[in-house]
Amino acid sequence: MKNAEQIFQAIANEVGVSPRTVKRTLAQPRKDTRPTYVERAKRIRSLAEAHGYRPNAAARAVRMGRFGQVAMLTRHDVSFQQFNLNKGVCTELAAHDLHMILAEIRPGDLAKPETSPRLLRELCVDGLIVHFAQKISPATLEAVSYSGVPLVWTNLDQATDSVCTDDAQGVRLATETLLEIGHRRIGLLAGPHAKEEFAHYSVRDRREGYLQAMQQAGLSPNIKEFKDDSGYAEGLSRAIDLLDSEPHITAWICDSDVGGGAILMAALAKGLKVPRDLSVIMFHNLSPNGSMGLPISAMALPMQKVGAEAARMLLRKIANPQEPQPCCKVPFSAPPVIRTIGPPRQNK
Amino acid sequence: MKNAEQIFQAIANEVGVSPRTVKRTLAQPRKDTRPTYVERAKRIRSLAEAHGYRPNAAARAVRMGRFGQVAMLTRHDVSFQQFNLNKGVCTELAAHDLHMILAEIRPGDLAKPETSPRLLRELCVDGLIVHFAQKISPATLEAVSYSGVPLVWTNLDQATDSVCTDDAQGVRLATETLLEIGHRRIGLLAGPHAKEEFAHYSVRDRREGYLQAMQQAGLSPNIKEFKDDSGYAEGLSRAIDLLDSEPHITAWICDSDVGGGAILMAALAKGLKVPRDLSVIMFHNLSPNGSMGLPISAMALPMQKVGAEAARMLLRKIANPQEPQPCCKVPFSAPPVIRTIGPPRQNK
DNA sequence: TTGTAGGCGTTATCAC
DNA sequence: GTGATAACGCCTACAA
Repeated sequence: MKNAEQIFQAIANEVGVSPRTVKRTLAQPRKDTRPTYVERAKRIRSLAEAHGYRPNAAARAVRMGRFGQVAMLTRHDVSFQQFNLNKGVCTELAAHDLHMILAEIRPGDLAKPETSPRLLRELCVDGLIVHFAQKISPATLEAVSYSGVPLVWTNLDQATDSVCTDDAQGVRLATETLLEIGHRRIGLLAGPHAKEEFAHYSVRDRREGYLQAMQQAGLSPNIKEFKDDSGYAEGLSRAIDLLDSEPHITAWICDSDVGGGAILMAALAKGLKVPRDLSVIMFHNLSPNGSMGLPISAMALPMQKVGAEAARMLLRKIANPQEPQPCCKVPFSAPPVIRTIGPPRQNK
Repeated sequence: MKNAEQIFQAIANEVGVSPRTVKRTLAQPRKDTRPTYVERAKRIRSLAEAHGYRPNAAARAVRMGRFGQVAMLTRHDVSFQQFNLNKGVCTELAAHDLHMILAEIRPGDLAKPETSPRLLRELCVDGLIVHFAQKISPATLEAVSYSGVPLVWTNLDQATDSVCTDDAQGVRLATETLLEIGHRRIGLLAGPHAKEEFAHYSVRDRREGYLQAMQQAGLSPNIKEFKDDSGYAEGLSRAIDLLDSEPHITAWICDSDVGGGAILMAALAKGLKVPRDLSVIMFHNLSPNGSMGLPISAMALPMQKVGAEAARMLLRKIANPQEPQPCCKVPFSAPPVIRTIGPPRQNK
């Protein structure tokens, strides 16, 4: 492998200019439009390619103090919703010619310098997007801030420097969609109401948004809790009990795909046709198309949009590190009618 | 922000040594164990931290000719299976203190330098993992090789420098699992048999592995094709027809989750209990637990292992760029019995 | 053990 | 527009 100086020298000899001119020609976008200059630039470029010259991004980073890359830090056990988040961040950064480093870590590893990721200990990124999908512990906060670069949180309901989904709007939209097609008795299958301090904001926001929407429509709310960690068989039997105990409900809004799946299977087991006899809509991490080819009407978490917004916010913070950015809440899109939601039965 | 030299000078003044000694102390892991040295090193380290000193990875990259990072290049429309691939690559690289850049691109964008990712045009990574999950066109090959760094392919059945799943082994394992619990009439719901040149190796390998396993057991094979792109309703009705036309089959091995889902729902619609009346096992991109809380017996694609193996292979190639690495085929694990597979009905 | 000098590939700056 | 030079932070080699 020839080094850069040798390559420049060789090209300079062939073209008949100094090595510095060769370098400058390669670095600068063509401004001069005179034919002789353009012709020479073309020749230099093709020669450089022939010699296998590639600009060294690290050298530029040293000189400029900018690395041209950003890291996204996530928990190792984070769910598939991150897939679309990655996509959003990656695409938005690529539009600005920035690279995305993806780092998955165990939160406990942040404490010790030996196990914390190198990108927190060394200067190598221009900014950081942190996706922990949980309340942040003080130790985590300190470890992550240690890097000293601009930082944006995702999936966290903070006043500043964070991007998250607008779950209150999402559940209002779901409720309104059901109201519009004629439902009046709409139930919410809520996520577990954990202790306030540990609960994820989305569980709380979805409850509140539902209550608001129902109150605004002058209807009485009906909230049932569903724990989604007790296995299929138990979940299914509890869902069947639920449908039995609340026969007047014509539509269920489900906080998770697990609860939604249980309701769907329970309906199937009870001989109810979906959506003819019962409408079901669920907040879902994956795609609006569900999985295994099953059709579902889902409030798809707009994670790709969250990622794109986080990247944009980070770019603003890099340009202006001191200024706090107001929290960005990304709205949900309306769910597809037809699949598992439809008008209520008239005779109910 | 103070620059590095100023920080070293400041620390040197406080401790009473030269700036170079400060730098060396920070760079070298402690070898000297004499109390005075250890004490001083400690002091220097804490002072460095107080001054906000961070090693600059780019400067080291320039000096050493190594960037300490590797890129993973994927199609923008690649499926969720990539999620676990990322995890494998990321974790394995982190064990060697390397970072992973994730880049999603449209294959068409590779042709033009304006739209091709910067990491192919500039020197900024030590190696490349390319996950296209398709036959590679010559243009793509050329664009990707342009970067000139060591390269490993994933999900591609090449003789060298690639890591993929061992689908023949996977389908043999699935078949043997079913044979062991008593099945004799085992069907394969195969992926569409596209033209040889465009077919993904996995479709072909799964057919062949199934044929081998059945032949070895002295049983006659039964292969049906299933197109998974025609929507739920049509897929379901075709699956019902299939079950009607092949009532003697006690277990279906499905090439995809879509076909598997259709069979499961068809069984439900026909009043068959799974796995009591019919066993169903599917090759699945996601997790072995399926989604929406539904229990399925899946041949889970070992993508995390593929990622880890690809990272390891790339490390070998970086250490030894010229030497071709033999293709690594990652085996599948045995599927969970109970969920949607079990012994056949005795009276069948 | 400690200090000095030089070079890596960039880009910015200044003289011409 | 062209050419030389300095500086970025790091590491290695060598001298003291």
